[in-house]
Amino acid sequence: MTAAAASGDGARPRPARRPTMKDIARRAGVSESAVSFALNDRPGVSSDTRERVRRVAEELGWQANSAARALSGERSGCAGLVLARPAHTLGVESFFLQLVSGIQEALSARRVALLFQVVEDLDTELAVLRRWWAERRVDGVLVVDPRTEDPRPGLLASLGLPAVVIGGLEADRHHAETPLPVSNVWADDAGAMASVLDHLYSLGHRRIAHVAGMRGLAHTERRIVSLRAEAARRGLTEDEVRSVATDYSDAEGAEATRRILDGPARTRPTAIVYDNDVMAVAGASVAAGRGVSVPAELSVVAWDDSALCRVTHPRLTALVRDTPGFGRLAAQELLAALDGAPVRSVQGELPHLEPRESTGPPPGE
Amino acid sequence: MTAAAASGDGARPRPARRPTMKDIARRAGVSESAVSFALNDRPGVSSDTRERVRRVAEELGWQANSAARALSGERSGCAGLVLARPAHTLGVESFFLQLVSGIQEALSARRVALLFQVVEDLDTELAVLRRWWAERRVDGVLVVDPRTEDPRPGLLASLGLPAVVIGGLEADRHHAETPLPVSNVWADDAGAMASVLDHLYSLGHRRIAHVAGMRGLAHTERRIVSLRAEAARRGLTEDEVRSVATDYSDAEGAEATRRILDGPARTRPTAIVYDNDVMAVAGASVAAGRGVSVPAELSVVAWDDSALCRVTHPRLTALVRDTPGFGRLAAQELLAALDGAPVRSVQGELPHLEPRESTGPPPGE
DNA sequence: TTGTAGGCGTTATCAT
DNA sequence: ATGATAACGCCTACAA
Repeated sequence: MTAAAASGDGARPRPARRPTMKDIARRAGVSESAVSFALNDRPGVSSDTRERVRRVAEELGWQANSAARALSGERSGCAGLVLARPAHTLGVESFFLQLVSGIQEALSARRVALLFQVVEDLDTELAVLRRWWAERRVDGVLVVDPRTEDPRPGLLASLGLPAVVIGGLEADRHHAETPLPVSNVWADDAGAMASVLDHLYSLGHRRIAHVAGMRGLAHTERRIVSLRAEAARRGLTEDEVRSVATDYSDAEGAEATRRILDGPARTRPTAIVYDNDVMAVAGASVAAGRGVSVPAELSVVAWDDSALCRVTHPRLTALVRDTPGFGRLAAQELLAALDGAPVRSVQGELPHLEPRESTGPPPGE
Repeated sequence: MTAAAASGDGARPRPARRPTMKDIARRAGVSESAVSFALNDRPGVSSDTRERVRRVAEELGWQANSAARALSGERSGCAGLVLARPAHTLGVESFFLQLVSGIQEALSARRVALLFQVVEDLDTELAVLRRWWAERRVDGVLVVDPRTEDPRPGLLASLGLPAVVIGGLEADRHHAETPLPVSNVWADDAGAMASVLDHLYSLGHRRIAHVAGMRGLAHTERRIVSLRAEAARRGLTEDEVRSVATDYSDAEGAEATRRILDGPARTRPTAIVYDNDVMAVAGASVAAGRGVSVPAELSVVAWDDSALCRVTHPRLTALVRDTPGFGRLAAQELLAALDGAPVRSVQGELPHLEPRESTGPPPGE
């Protein structure tokens, strides 16, 4: 951060004055309340007046002052989203931005803005949520990266702040005695894992490793459990099919791969399932670096597709899901909650496996 | 989007009531204005009262209602950022999220929230900016992806909405007769391009291709111009060194690479500089697919480093910059502008080239 | 159908 | 040093 070349005259232009309802009322020759009624599509004003008021508002370029509107008991018109991730794991991840783009699509259709904050850890996130609530900054929030023991739903429920957890627990994990604290949209990780195992098993793979994400994240645990269940269903043992946890970074994905490939050849996995695209690419790269050919000697599957999976050689077989669609669904659920819909759990689209060149029969098959 | 398993009792818990200054005043036995003075560090209240008020506020967990504060002439406490990009180019890009994380670091230190919106195109972005202004939703905005003919600075200046353009024109492109409409933080693309060319030229490369980003973006044009200038300085002709524009996607990066490699071997470039990491990886992958060895037959440089460049084989030589730092700088500049600092242009850190295995001497050297 | 008055929670301007 | 009181712009009874 070096030189600072001054420029411009420093004299900030006088801000254009924003018109208020009073201006409209004066100009249209009616009272302020008539303006309010007209502009909010409420009964109690002649269609003639309504039309005139609307025209004047249009001419003046009037927009409701969000602060005034929020103050008088209305909504703030903002939804909140906090992303708690250490900076170094923010790296390459298409997932999040895609999710947000879907969220925005649904929110902006209803003119709801998104307040977005990146923080370092969960405690800070909780503090931000509390503050947003206390400041009345947001009408509701979207919660991402749910954990198995997650303090957020409880907090939000106790604050009475409408919320939707993205990727939380499946409905069937909840029983009557423990009602959902907040709404939830979820992906069928178990079903997805089954399709991955179907693919690998039918190719002939029997020893499969799963390079999972962060321990404690709900979907990580879910995938680990699902993998074990699917393996058991096919008569595979825990020696043959196992998961290792990482922090989702390329570095840990690579390291996990090294350790897996370092094992004795006889018991070494013939396929690896990675919990995100970055780790999958990193893993494939480690294999290439060691002369382990993909897919001849090792099959690779990425959970979540992205450009990444299609620009590598070979292109990676991936579990494709409609991430923007998932975000859209979550945002719609939040909007519904704001409109008073009951707390509920909604299922997103089932991901499907897109076979590419990185998976094939295991060696000797 | 399938089943919707209802759960929970639907009865939303009664929202906890947020304490107001009135509550504090009552409880501390003072007037509301005393509370306001005490809480805002203003003179006109005894240190004794101030202390008591503070304690009560703390006990009650009071936080200023942002709407009320904004309404009474204060700031809204929000900065805005609109990202205008077609959904399909949102893909894998570490740059943006990193930038945002830096921005947040600076903003949240001053308790300023970030209002974030993704839209499809520039016109929609202009509409959003106008609306935010009209609704008094934001105190200022950050502008990304500046263009050569950019309507945003002019609009913002005319609205009197403080703004900082991220990656706009260098100060020296501006002359006294055309003062900057809004503040600007910029990266020295010319200097960076010079270091890239130094590297490649000294390795012996004479035919160099530049797979650039989108036409019309300020930094794209700047890099194209810089490349030509740097080439000319070294006596290279426009036949030898040329740029092709893309939309930044892996698809167009790959396509551009194919066309480059399709040229006659004698005049084919021996090095390619890509304007982002995704295209660089895609390009390297195309080369690998054609049996063109990197770096023996083709050197590859990525503009912007990321995990991506380090997980490929070979790892990609990249132009590293402190993207979060750049975001931090921009946000600080915006905060300064909100405090009344004059419009100015600030330079960010000079990127540096990190040589890795994807660059080497050209064939026959 | 229309206008008037009061409130939302804060800040700021007056008196006291 | 303190306490009324009036803005800020919108919404909403209630009265005309």
